[in-house]
Parts: sequence; structure tokens; C-alpha cells
Amino acid sequence: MFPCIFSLKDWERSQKVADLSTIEEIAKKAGVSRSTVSRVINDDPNVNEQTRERVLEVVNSNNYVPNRAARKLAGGRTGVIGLVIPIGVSRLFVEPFFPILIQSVTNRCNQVNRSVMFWLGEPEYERRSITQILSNDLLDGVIVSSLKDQDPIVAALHRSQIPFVLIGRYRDLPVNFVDIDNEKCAQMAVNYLLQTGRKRIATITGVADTMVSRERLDGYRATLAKAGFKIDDNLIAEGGFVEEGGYAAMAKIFPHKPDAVFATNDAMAVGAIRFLREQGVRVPEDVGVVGFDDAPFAASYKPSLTTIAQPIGDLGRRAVDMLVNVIEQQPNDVMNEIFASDLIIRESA
Amino acid sequence: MFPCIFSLKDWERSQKVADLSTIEEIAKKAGVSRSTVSRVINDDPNVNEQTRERVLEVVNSNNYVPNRAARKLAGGRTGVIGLVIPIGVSRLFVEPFFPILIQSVTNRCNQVNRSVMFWLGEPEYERRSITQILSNDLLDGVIVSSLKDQDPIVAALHRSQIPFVLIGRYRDLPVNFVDIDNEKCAQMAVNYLLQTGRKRIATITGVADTMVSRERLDGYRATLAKAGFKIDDNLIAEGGFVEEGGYAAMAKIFPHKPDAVFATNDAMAVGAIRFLREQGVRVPEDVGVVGFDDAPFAASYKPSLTTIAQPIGDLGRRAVDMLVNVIEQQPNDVMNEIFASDLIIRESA
DNA sequence: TCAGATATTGGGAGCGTTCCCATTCTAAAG
DNA sequence: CTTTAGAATGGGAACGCTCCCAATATCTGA
Repeated sequence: MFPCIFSLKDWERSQKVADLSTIEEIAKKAGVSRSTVSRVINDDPNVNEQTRERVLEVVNSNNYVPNRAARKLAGGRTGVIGLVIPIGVSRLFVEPFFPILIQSVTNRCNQVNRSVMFWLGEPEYERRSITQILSNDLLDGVIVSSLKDQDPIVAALHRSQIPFVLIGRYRDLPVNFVDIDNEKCAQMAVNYLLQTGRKRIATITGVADTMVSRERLDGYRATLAKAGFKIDDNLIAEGGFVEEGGYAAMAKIFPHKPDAVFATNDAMAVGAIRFLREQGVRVPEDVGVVGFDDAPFAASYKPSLTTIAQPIGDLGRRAVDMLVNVIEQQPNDVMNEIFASDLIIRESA
Repeated sequence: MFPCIFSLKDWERSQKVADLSTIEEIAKKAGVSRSTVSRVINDDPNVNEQTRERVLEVVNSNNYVPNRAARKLAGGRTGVIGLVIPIGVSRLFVEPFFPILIQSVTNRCNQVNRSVMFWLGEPEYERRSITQILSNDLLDGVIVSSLKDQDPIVAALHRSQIPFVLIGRYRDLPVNFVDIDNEKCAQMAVNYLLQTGRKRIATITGVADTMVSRERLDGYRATLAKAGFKIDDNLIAEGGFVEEGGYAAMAKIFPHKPDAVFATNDAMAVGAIRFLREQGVRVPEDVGVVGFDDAPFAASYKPSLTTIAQPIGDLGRRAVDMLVNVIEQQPNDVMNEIFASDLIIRESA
């Protein structure tokens, strides 16, 4: 179909053609009406089996793809899903969460024959353009990840009536989302540290005004409290989910003599370990470190990271499936799904 | 415009509305015709200045955004640009090149009021769907990065007449592209190693059937030859642009006693250093290592990496600008732009 | 054998734009 | 005061599809 091009000669020979026709042309070739072709390509059951095959044959041999713009305009779907990740460059590059998420969402979309339209985090002044785009256009639905608490996009989405699914819950609003149980994850991490005899367990939190940070911190607090420990605020510091932040947070915590740290992602865990090393502190002998994410580097890092593995791929795939379901079935109730995570025990704690 | 939502009450109160109208409604409100509004929003000069202002006022106050599907159907543009990066997961996660590229492309697109549709690398069987999508749809144009030699997408793009720009040249075909001078970069790296007295300089190449690998290898060969060295094929190994590959390549090269390595990206440089360390070899004292990319971790790695810094952000931005230009001006000649790169000297060589 | 149901098909209308041509308005020139 | 070029504006047609209803073909049972 699409030959490779091996030389300039090939290139010049290769003719510019558009072998794709309109539904009307396909109809004529198949000897049926526009409507019948439309039914075939939209899987309408009310078509004679032989007719369907004949049409399908013409469709395939002509490499016909329906025009999405026309389809949308006529009240149909474009098959385009928006993916919005409103975070800054620094985290996008460093946290493995995002590339994996992006990959799993785009892959699943391809599998279910959808395209992905993409928005990365922007300075505030560009948010307006995002909401404009969302509220009109070519999108059948939207997936949004990593929201901050006061992000106006949820309200915009809601107002514009476009189907959407969040990755990570948003306040306690009744919206569609997929998520992990962050509190329980934190509980697993802290409990493990307690089991290994740690007495002064610190935590490095992520970005302040996000559900995910709050939940992990709540889990940390609750677990310690339940074990009969008093919470020492000196053992809590914010790291913004980036390596440098982990380093700085560890520097703040260190004078208060922790014997373990629950870093709420792996990037910060690495930052923390870097600081500890510079102080001549041994990990895990003197201070145990638990991370979060099971980043690709977590296993090969020295020491390899004990960490919580989120099923990021599952989150992305399920978000797509959920959104497609919302688009097609328009259910009345909101859908939620919580995925389980695992504690991966390695060397660092 | 879009208030934040602070509670369930807010949520319930927030009404679902679509305050965006059609061009016809705007026209009525402004007391002009559909055509005039169309002229205004498309910057047609044939509009009375006062009329233009009046229309603009209505447009803004109603938050009107033209329907892209309708626009496309009527022969206009959608303002959507496709970004295709046909590489596998392993590299996407590891090489900083891609997130930075993605970020710079999407940011620039936002700046020039375009949306980005996104395709990541896929197994071969999905390539078909990519070309299908490209050849029809909502896209005004396409940016493609990181092509392999035999990738059929270029031919498909050419045939379908859609404007496109490549990041990294493709064979010697007359197509629009932005690129760096890979041969010269290799020359810089190797020359530097020569200047520091290295005599047995090895290289770890990337993915075999790509221009970029070939060019860097050519540059390596040419520079050594020019300096009067004989090329020793034992000092050349392929690393596939990933850390593991760099490690394995170094393992192959090591028995042949190199005193320096030009790794054609930073991930492989790190892999190579990991191997050398395990052998008790000191970097840079015993073996100097030069990387490529100036990845975020390059500066903080121990030893910090001497590397070539590509202007990735510039490449992405320029690709967008070039594509927009092609879309709007439809120039007859192809456009190329080569960006300069820098050698960043740090500890590893 | 025929009414009535059911399966299948066809075609008009309309989605919201842009493009193009026709019309109206303005102002300068005769 | 009329004519006319040019500026400004309006509206029909078309883009390619889906939806809906009407028309036709086929089948069922009495």
C-alpha cells in the first residue's frame, strides 16, 4: 500500500494521489445508497449480510475512511479524545508517571480506533485557550490527569457537557474517575517501615494543593497514629514531586533525626538518598527510604528502591475505556474505579 | 469565566451551559451577515473598521469559537497539527529528547493557536491506522520525528498531499525538515577526545537504520581518518540509544582496550560508565566518555557528563513555525534549517 | 391468496462553516 | 445631478456525513 522510498528516483516517481473517496462514491461503486454505506461503516444491524460484505469490500479496497469533520458536523463523533495534563515541564520530564500514562492512553486509543489530542501544562494565561478548545470542538471526550485543587478546568468541562474522565479523583465531586487508593498505599509503606523497626518515620510530600499529596499524607498520619506514635511536623516536608525537592526536603528533615523516610515518589526518594549520602548516612542501615511509583530506574538504582508500584498502564487504559463508555452509552451515574497497588521491597528499606 | 469549584454545593449549582453560538447567531447579534462575521474572524481586510470592532466585541463577549469541523468541511483549516513519533516505549521513557520535543512542539502550537494530535510509536500493524488517519482527517499538517530509513510514512504523507515537516532529515529527499548537523557534532566530540590525548577512541552507535546514527558514525570515522587514525571496527558497537544497550556495547568494546568512548546519546553513556565502573575502570582517568543530548541528569550524574547539547526546544518550535508557514503560504520550494549544537565539557572526558 | 408485519433500502434535510458571486452603498469624477 | 469604480456586505451553494422518515421488498400466518 505505502511503499518505502529508497531513492530520489522513487520519490519523484511516487505520485501524489488521494485514493480516498466520499461516502457517495463508495455507494455508487457498491451499487447502494449513501445511507446503506453509512449503516455499514457504523455497524448498524439493519443491513442485509450480503450487502454489508459487498460494501465492506469496496470500502476496504478503496481505503475509504469517513471524513471526521463531516461526521462531527452531522451530529456524529469524531473519534478524537483529548488528553490534558496540566503540569509543568519539570515534573513531566522527571516523573515516569507521565510518559507511561501518555503512552498507555495513546496506545489504548489506537486500539479502540480513536485519536488523541494533547495538551500539556501551561502557564495560567494559556488555560483560557484550553477551556475554549475543550468547550467547542472536535473532541468526543476528555481525559484529565493530575489536577490541582483549584483548577477551573473541571467546572469548564462540566458546564460544557462534554464527557470526561479524571485520572485521580477531584475533591469529592461526583465525576468519573480512575484512581489508586493513595491512603492505603501510604499505609502499606509506613506499616512496612514500622515492621522493620523504624521509630522516627518522616515523609516527603508532593505538591501541596493536590488530592494525591493530601491523601498520601493522611495515610501516613493515620498509620502512625494508629500505631501509637505522635506526629512530629518536623518530620514532614514538601518536595514538589521533583528530585531537587526531595533533596531539599531531606535537608530540612535530617536535623530531626529520622530513621526512615516515606518519599511520595521515586524522584524525591532519589533526591533524599542523594542528600543522605552526602551526609555519610547509610541507606538503608541508618535511614530506610521508601519511594512511590516504581520508576524504571527504581530497580537499577543503588540502592535499589523499595517503592509502591502504581498500575499506571491500567489507569490509562481504563480511563480510555471508561470515557469511550461514557461517550457511547451516556450512563446516568458516574463511574469510579480504584486500582490496587503493590509494595515492592528492595534494598532501600 | 470559569470559576473554581470548592464544594459539592458549588458543583450542583454550576449549571451546564453552552454559551457558544454559531456564526449565524453572532451575526444576528452584531446586526451583520454570516459572511461579514466570517471575514472578521478570518482577518479579511475587506471589512469596515467599525463593523469589525462591533463584530469582534460580540464574538468576545459570547466566547464564540468557530466550529472546526464545519470550518474544515467548508474547505478551511482545523488548526490541528499532527505530531508523530514512531519509536517504541523503551526509548520514549529514557531519552530526554522526546519529552522535551513534545513539550516544545505543544507549547509552540498553543502559542500560535493550534492544537496537537498525537501519535506515539506503534508496532508495525498499527502503522496502517496511522497512515489512514494522516491521509484523511482533521489535520492541517504533520510533524514527524525520528524516522527509520524504511518508514513508509514519508511516502504516505507525500502521496496524500498533506503539508509536513520532519525533525531530522530523511535520506536526501527534498522535503521540509529541521535538523542538527550530526556529522559536525560527532566531529566536535571526537576532536575534543583527540585533543585531550586519547588514542583509541571507540563509539557506541544508536539505531542502525537511521540517518542520525549513520551521520554520527560518519562524523566519527571521518574525524579519526582525518587525524590519521585507522578505523578499528572493534571499537564500534551498537547501543540502540538505550542505557542497557550502552552497557552491552561497552562490554563488547572493552576487551579492545579503548581509552575513550563517544556514546551517541547520554543514556548509552551512562550505560557505558556503569559497565566501566563495574570493571574498576576510572572515568575519565582511564577511559573518557562523551555523551550526546545534554539530558537533565547529565549535569548531576557522577561523573557529570561531557556531552553535546542539542537545541531540542528550538527544533520543536521551528518545526511548528515551518509547518504553519507551509500550511498558510504553500511555498513551492522545500525548507530546511540546521541548528548549531554545543559541546559541553564536564567531568566524564 | 392477501393483509399485515418485518427487513432492507433510499433520499431529503441539516449540521456550521467558507467561497464566490451578486448586490448595495459610498464617494469621487464628469 | 448623474455616472461609475471600488468598498462593503449579503446570501446561495457546497463540503461529506448522520438522522429520520418514507418507500420498497420479503416474509408470516390465517
